[in-house]
Amino acid sequence: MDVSFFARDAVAVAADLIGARILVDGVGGLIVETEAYRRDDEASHSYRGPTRANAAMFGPPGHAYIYRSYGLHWCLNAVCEPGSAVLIRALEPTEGLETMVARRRSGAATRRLCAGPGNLCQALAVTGELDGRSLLQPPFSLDPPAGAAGAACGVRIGISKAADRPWRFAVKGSPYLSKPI
DNA sequence: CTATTGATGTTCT
DNA sequence: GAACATCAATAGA
Repeated sequence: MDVSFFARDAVAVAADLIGARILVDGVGGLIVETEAYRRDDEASHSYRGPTRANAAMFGPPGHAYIYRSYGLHWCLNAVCEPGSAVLIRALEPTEGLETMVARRRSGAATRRLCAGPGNLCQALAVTGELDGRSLLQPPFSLDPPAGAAGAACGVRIGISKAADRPWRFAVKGSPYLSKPI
């Protein structure tokens, strides 16, 4: 996994990230759900140009863009071409299960540990402090998918503008999704 | 299972 | 003041 993987169109990266393994400080799992956001995309934070909070989206590819959602939750993205990124929405937990359970507030079942961007960041202890850091260096680690991943695509979730673009990717039938695809 | 609601930081109008 | 790439708790079918 190197920078050239990310320096492409966000939609292509989102599809190819399904099945990859992401760890933060040795805790994490396999990516089962992503969404792509592009520069010329009304639903994207980069649509209206750089601001203080979204600066990382215009930084180098392969770095993290982390933003606060609804004032309460953190969400993790992988930066692609300038102004575009892939939102990591759900993982299948594989490493550090006990650590994740301890970090999540209310006793969440394993299948819900990392189901949804806010939950995922809570389980992996991802916060704004990691915004702009490289995903290819500690505390992050990222490994390519092992074998054929079989990603299905669908419509993005939880947005009000440009909500009909089929830029959500997920492992069909996985029990670890924030919502079935 | 679905529907509704409250919590709350950053940006924009 | 309003919108928002969300979640958990609650009430009802």
